[in-house]
Amino acid sequence: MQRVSLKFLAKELGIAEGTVSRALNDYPDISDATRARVKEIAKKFNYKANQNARRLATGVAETVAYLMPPDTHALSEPFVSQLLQGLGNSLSKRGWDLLVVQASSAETEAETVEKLSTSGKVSGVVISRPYKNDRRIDLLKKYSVPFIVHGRSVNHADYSWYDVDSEKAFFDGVSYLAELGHQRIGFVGAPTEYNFGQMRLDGYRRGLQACQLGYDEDIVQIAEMSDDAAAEVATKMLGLSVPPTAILCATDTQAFGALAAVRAAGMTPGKQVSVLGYDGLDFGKHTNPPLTTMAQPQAHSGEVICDMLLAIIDGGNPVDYQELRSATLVRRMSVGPVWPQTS
Amino acid sequence: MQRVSLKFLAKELGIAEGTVSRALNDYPDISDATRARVKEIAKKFNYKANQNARRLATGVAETVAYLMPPDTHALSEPFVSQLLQGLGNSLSKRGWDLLVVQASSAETEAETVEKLSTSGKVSGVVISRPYKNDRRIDLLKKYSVPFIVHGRSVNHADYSWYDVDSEKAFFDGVSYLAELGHQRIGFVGAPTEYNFGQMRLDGYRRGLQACQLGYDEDIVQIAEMSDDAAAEVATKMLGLSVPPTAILCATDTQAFGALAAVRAAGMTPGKQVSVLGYDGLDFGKHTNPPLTTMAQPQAHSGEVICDMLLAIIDGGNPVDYQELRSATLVRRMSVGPVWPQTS
DNA sequence: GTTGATTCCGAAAGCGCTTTCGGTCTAGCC
DNA sequence: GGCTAGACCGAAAGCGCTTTCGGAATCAAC
Repeated sequence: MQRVSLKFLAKELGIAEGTVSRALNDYPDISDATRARVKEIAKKFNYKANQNARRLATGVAETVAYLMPPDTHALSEPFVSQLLQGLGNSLSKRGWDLLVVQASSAETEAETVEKLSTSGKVSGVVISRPYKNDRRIDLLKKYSVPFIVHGRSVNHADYSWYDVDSEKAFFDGVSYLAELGHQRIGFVGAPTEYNFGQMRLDGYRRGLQACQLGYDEDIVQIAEMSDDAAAEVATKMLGLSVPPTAILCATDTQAFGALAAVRAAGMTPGKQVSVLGYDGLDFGKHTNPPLTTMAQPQAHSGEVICDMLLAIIDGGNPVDYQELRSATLVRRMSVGPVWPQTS
Repeated sequence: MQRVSLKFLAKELGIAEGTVSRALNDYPDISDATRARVKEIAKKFNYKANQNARRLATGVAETVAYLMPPDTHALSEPFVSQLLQGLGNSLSKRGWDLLVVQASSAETEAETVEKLSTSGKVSGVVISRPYKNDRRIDLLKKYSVPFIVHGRSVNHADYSWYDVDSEKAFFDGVSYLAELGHQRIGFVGAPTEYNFGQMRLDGYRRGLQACQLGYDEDIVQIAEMSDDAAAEVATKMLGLSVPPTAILCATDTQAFGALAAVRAAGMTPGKQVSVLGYDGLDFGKHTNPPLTTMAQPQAHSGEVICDMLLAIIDGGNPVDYQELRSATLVRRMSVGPVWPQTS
C-alpha cells in the first residue's frame, strides 16, 4: 500500500507541496477553488498527515500525558478509568492524544517526569494523588511544562489543581456521626505521605475538636489503601476494651474492609458500629450493608481537568485554574445512631 | 532554558552531530573514548532526544495504542485499569509509549482506527471486547498494523488474540449448578453483538443440553452490562410463576444486580436462589452475600498481551500468538444447593 | 498604459534526529 | 618505506511536514 504523503498529493495535483499543506490547514492565502480541489483528493486518497513530522515541524506535541499513580491496588482504581475516560474524551474533541505514563517505581518517577518534560512529546501533563511535597511538581515547574494536579500538595498556591475538599468532608463526617450520638469515633486513614491522607486526618481531628471529642490515638490507624489492610486495623480497634462506636475511613475501599471487620466481629455495620466511607464509589450500594459514604463529584472531573489544562497550554495563568469541589453525603445503611450500651 | 539538542551537544564537544547520535545509540564504529565523552556530557546537560524527530527519522513510532471500549459503564471498568497498568508496565521497560485512544461513538470508531493506522503514530494497537464481526479488526488488517485483540471475534483464525474461554466457563457453570440440584437455571446475558456475549450464551445453552435441561427463553434475558439493567431483568425472572432457582450472569457487575434483585424479592442469594457471576472481580467478596464467580486469570494479562504484540511487531506471525486461558471457580456464598420447595 | 495594490502559489529552508557513504588517519605487515 | 586494512569520524541526505518569503499574475485606478 502506497504511503500517501504530502508529496504524493502534490504530484497528483500538479501543485507544490507547501500549497497542499496550506490548503489543508485552511490558510487564507489559498483560493477556494484549489482548497476544494486539494481537500477532495486528500479525502479520496484518505490522506492523514504524519503526526511525527507535523509535530516536529510545528513544535507542538498535541499530546497530554497522564501519570499513573504507581501503586494502585486493584480495588482503588475505578477513579483512574473515570479520569482517563474524561481526559480522552475532551482531548479527542480537539484531536489531541492521551499518553498514559507509568513510572516503574518511586525512584524512577523523577526520571520519568524529566524525560517527559524534555523529550518534547507532550504539551501538558496531569498527575494524581500528590505527596505532601511532590518531586514531580517541582520538576514540572522547573521545566515549565503546563500541568495540573488532581489533588493538592501542601504548597499549592502557585500551580493549577483540581481537588475535592476532603478536609471539610471529614470535618463534616465527624460532625454527622457526632450528631448521631457517637462519641468515640475511630479513623482508618491513608498513608500521610500522600497529602490527601494528611488532609483527611486533619479534617477528622478538627472535627473532633469542634464536637468537643477527645483524640485517642488508639483508634486512629493508618493503613494502606486496600480493603485487607483496612480490615486488619479495624479489627484491632474493635478489639479494644473500649472500642469505637463508629469508624470513619479515608477511602471507600478501606471502608469495605472495615465493614468486613465489623461483621467478622459478629456485629452489624450500621447498628453496633457505624462505618462511613469516602469516595462515593457506585459499588458501595452492593456491600453488606450498603455503604454510607461521602461522594466526590467525579462525574466529569476528567473533562474539567482537561479543559483547565488546555486553557493553561493556551497561555492561561496556572494560578487562575484552581478548583475546589465539595463532597456530598450519600446515605445508605452503614451508619446509624449510636447503639445502646449492652454490657 | 536552552533546549539541549544534538546540535548543541555536538558544538559543545567539537564533533559532528551524526557522531554524537551514533555514540549515543551505541554504534560500533565509535571509539570507546569518544562514546564515553559523549555520554558523559549528554548526562551532564540532561539530554533527551526529541521523540518526534527520532520517530520521523527512524520511521518507527515506538508507541502502542489501546482502544478504549466506547461504552464503559462505571462498574465494569476495573479491567481497563488492570490492562492499562500491565500494558504500560511492559511497554515502559522497552521505553515505548502507551497511547489511549477513544472513539467518541460507534460511527467514528472506524474513522479513529483509520487515522491511527495511517498517521504513523503507532507501531501496534490492542483492542478489547470485539463485536462478532468487528470493523476495527478489518481495518487493522487492511492497513497491516500489528494488533492484538483482547477477546475474539467470530472469525479469529487469522489474527492474534488473548482470550479466556468463557464458553467453557459457562458450560461448566451450568454443570456446577446442576450438580447442586438446580434444574431451572436462569441466564442474564450481555448484548450478543459482543462476541463474548454470544459465546457465554452458547456455553450456557450447551451446558443445559449436556445436563439434559430444557431451554426456556423466559429465563434467559439479555441486559446491558450494568447492575441496574441486570437487576431489572432478574426481577422479571423472579416474578415468573415458576422462577429459576439459580441465575447465571454474564458478568460480575450484572451479578451484583441480580443479587440485589433476589434480596429485593425477599429472598437470600445462595439460599432460595443462587447467583453465579463471571469475571472474578475482587470486589465480589464484599457483596451481600459474597459473590461466587468464575474468575478470569487477569493477573498479568496486560503484560502478556503486550509481549505478544511486541513479538508481532518484531516480525512474528500473528497466527502464532493466540492464547486461550481458562477461568476458575471462586466459591463464595451466593451459590448453594437447590432450596427445598416451600409451597 | 503605467503604477500600485492584491491574490495566489512555488520554492526553499528548517524542525531534530538517523544513517549511509566516503575519507582520513593510524596501525600493521612485508 | 610503501601498502593495505581497519578504525574512526565528518558530511550530507533525508524523514514528512510547516511556514516564510518573494515572485507572477490579476486587477483596479489614475
